Amino acid sequence: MGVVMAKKKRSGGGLDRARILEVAIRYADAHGIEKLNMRNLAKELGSPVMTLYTYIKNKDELLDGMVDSVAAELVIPENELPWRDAITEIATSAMKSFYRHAWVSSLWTVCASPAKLAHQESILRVLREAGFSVAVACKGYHAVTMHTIGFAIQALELPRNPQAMKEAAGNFLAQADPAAIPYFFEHVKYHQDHPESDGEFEFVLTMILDGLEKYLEET
Amino acid sequence: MGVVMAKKKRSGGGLDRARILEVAIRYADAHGIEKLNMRNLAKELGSPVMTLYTYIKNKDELLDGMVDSVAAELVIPENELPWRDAITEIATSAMKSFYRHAWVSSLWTVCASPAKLAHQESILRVLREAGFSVAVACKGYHAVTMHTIGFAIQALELPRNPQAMKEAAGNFLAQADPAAIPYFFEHVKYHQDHPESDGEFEFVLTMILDGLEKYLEET
DNA sequence: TGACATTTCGTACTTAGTACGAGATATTTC
DNA sequence: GAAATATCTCGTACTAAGTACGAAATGTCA
Repeated sequence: MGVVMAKKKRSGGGLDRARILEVAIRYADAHGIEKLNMRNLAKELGSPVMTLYTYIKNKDELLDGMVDSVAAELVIPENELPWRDAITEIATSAMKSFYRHAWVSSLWTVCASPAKLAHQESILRVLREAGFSVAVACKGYHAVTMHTIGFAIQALELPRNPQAMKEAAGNFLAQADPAAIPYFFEHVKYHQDHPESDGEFEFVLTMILDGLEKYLEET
Repeated sequence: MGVVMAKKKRSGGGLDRARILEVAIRYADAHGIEKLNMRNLAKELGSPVMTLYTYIKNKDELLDGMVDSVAAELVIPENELPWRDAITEIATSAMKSFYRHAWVSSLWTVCASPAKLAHQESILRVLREAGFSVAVACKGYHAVTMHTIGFAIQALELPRNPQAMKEAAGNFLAQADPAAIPYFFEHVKYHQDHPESDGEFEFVLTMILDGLEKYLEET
């Protein structure tokens, strides 16, 4: 009881929980999470709406499942890796998944997910096995996760390719008043000229790692 | 035309945009943003639903307005303050507002708001006037804002007082398997014993400020 | 094979946003 | 100050989306 094997019930149609999640994720990737509703999802699956409820209790559980599927993709590095590399790998992999599935970041903290737990465990494991105290590992853990989802949430509102970034920046600049917001204006202009995201994620991550490292030496 | 003075139309009932926003914010603070809907808000204001639409175009604009009101509260420090203090003041004030109005963090990046723009401008101004290059100010700006909203988003899911934190941690520990997630288990136990948030926000902020400072010396 | 369980899915209810338009009230113009 | 014009008020009703319910179909097991 409790945890059950995933299995198809009818062999014909090919509706099962895994397929529903897969299609839901593809749909959310393509059209945005706000367009994902039970009716659209059912249409996508070629099934009547209420049939979905055989496999998922309700929409919240669907979202939990989607987040869990994405969380399951996240890299959990080997034990032997140096802690800085390991944390970088974990955080970067999470950031990339959040980027690929733009809708995840808004659900991440809110959804329950075993795979998410495993991901969180891996960060703490790396830090603790690197020799950090429980207290510092705690802070480091929060620093890394905060940064990762903060980055992802911010990326949500930004154009997702250099071309679109240039255009969006141009539109903003055309309508903004440089006298009122000189520095923000300059900032947007900078983004217009450097439309590829310029290692901002790694930049801050390095700060965090450097900051943490001090607590190792200190002992 | 364009921008219009805010003014009451009817002198009697006291319905106007400002009052609607004020009540909406109080309501969202008290009951959560997901309980805030046009019918509830109208009831709270003692007015029929559709009357609200005289003052706000639609619900999205209501949310924009709410975010803008909160953004208007944010501290924008004096010009003379040392840059580290200034950034700390800005970021801490934002974090506190996000905490007080828990619903803001989920809307922040999505909503358009002049006051938000002023807040963003203030961060860039401080950094640029401290002598950072456009490129470093850009990264520093993103670092600070990412951290602030990342922190706020994470705080969303956490219990909001030490007592509740202890309880939530206890519940988790009672049901979790320490063998499967030893480090996360230990982490939660740590939070159970240290239920007041322990300066995590400042901890990472300091890392960011330290990290930035290097780029000043380097010149 | 009959008893019990699970799956399928149409109907219909609920909640929430808001289009529409008629009447009420205010403002402007001559 | 009255007619013309604009704005405000708000009831009705439509739409979109989640899902409760229950009957019929299908499956499992003793």
